[in-house]
Amino acid sequence: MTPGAAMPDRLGGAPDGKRSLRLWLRLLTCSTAIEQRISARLRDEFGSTLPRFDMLSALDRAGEAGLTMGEVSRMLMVSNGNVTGLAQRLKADGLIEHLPGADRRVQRVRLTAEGQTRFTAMARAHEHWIEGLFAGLTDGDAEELTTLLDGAKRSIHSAAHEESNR
Amino acid sequence: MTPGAAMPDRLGGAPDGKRSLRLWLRLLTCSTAIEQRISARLRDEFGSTLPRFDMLSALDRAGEAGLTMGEVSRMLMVSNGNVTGLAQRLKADGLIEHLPGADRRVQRVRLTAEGQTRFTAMARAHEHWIEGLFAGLTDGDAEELTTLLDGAKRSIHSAAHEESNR
DNA sequence: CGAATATATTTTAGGCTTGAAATATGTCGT
DNA sequence: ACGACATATTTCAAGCCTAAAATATATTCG
Repeated sequence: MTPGAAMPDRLGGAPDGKRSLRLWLRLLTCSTAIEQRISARLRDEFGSTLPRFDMLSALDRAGEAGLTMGEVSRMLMVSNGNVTGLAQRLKADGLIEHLPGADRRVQRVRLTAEGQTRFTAMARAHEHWIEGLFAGLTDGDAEELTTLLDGAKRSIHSAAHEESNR
Repeated sequence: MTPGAAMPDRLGGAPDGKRSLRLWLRLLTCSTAIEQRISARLRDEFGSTLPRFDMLSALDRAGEAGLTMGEVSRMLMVSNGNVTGLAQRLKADGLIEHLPGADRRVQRVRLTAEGQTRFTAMARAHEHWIEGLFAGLTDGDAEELTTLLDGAKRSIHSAAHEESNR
């Protein structure tokens, strides 16, 4: 089955270094390109940024009850300190507000009415932009790409987990 | 052929908004996760960063003659100002040096001997890390993912180009 | 109760990144 | 030569991001 049996393929059909590097380069190129496009649009059309949009998006999904700083930090995969600064800027813009809570260690935040309105407009535009960027793909390719990326995600996480147990 | 013919699929089989959004989310999740892993390793094991590594990598490929600031900026897809700062830090570390040139507007830089040594060590480790992160994928899946990402890249660029001609 | 520990967040210092303005140099046409 | 334009880079202000230390509050256990 395996061609070139002279070379031991220790990982049983897993991609080798060069192949992996090429894959990583493609992945990075795509996501950087998309980020730069979306970021420019958000700035030009809404005077906002991707991190702000991401935080508003998390709060939008959370609804009335909002989220704690820690929850936002975990959802956005960024540091706690980062969320602190982001929240301060969004609050200064009047897009989010603090909620009182029993445990005085936790800061719970949610969208204001204006934040909700503004996010909804941005989200609609955002969806169209992304759709446009992938318009050159067939529906089947997009679906397959999503599935393969899911596999990649699992591979990354299991490698990460394995390492922390070393 | 197309099921659910009641809904007009205006883009002829292109992914719709939700599907595209899901794809984008997966793409971003994967590349963020990888970046964070690699970044942590580069910091812990080499006291370096991803942007520094990227710049060294570009200079490594360029060889003796080095690259101008503008060339680095284009290769790394970052702003000119960014490269200026990066170069200053790498020079302070003794990893790169300036080359004299005829046109006094251009700054040409290349790796020092130390920069070359250091980069080679980092690149070797980097390749292993990436290989490890994708080890959970079969070789075939990795290959297919790479191909599909190539298609995605083309789609993104053509959307970008189309927009600038609007 | 009170001390040790755990949890949630903010602060801090430093690096990365951008777009726009400023600077410096080269080139081209007259 | 010289003015106008083009090219290459740096500077600047502001935002994003991180890890580590500091702060504040809650919980647990002796």
